Amino acid sequence: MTEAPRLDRQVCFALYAASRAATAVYRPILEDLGLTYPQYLVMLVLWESDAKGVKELGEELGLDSGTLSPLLKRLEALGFVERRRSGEDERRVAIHLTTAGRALSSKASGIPQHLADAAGLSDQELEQLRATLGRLTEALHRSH
Amino acid sequence: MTEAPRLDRQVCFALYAASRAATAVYRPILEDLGLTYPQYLVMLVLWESDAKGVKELGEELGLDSGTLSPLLKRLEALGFVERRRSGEDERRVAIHLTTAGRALSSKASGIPQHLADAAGLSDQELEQLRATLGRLTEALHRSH
DNA sequence: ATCCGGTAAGTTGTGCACAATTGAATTGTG
DNA sequence: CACAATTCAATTGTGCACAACTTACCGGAT
Repeated sequence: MTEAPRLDRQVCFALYAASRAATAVYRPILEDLGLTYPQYLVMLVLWESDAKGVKELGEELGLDSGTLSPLLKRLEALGFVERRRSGEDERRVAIHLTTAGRALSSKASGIPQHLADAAGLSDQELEQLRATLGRLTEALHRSH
Repeated sequence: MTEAPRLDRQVCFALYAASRAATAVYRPILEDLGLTYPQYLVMLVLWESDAKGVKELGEELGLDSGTLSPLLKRLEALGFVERRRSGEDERRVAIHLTTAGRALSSKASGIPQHLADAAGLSDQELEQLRATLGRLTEALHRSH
């Protein structure tokens, strides 16, 4: 009979733990902006390019409408976005930044540096980590 | 005024995406065992050392009783663990593996190799990734 | 013996993730 | 044109995460 795998050997657990630790560092900072971490990710996408549909947002973030629909409703209730049915294609809902939503971007500009400072890794290590994670994510998606 | 941070530059998003991609690879495999990913992590700890308290489990996994209490109830309903109030300290609830719970470990032994295969990274790269993530998690926890 | 600070587990409430389904709008095909 | 297949967003239901709170119990100090 085979050995049971050990928790401390699992890359998978290391990813899970690191991801939760990172969002825990972001949480108090984002709280000042009134955002949760997934909401912040949505705002990052919109700051780059406004008026995306729910589907396009989902493709960039790897999230589906089951996650995004209620999240976007909350962002709308907070006054950071507006959801408008498209005229040409009534199925589409375009997500537009409000003035308040656009204004938030400058307040958020210093946030990534916080993580970099808290990470205890050099810029090169962080960059290499990001690259490795990117390749890993790609490969994992391809594998099924 | 400062630039808005870009999604594709964020280590934080890379972690978040990779972690979800990894659990997505595990999901169909774990479904065969009847487990979710966090339930599998709890079983990993118990296979190493049975009869832990909720608090000890929480320390190893970085989860609190708010997450673990209902999760452990579900594992008990599945027949994989038993929760027993400790005799000496009535506050403690010791989590014991059942025969079925112990038997599951051999079925689970091949699972980590699945991720390694799907990862598209060499063993060295995976090992280095695990080490970097470990240091990162440590540093992030220390930072607050 | 009794209080009291501390501790263990559980509960409540909010917000993701994700599977599965629904309903409306659009597109492709005969 | 008709209509089946597809697409988009929303909804429903389950199971985490995590903060805040509650309840029960312990152990020490008077």
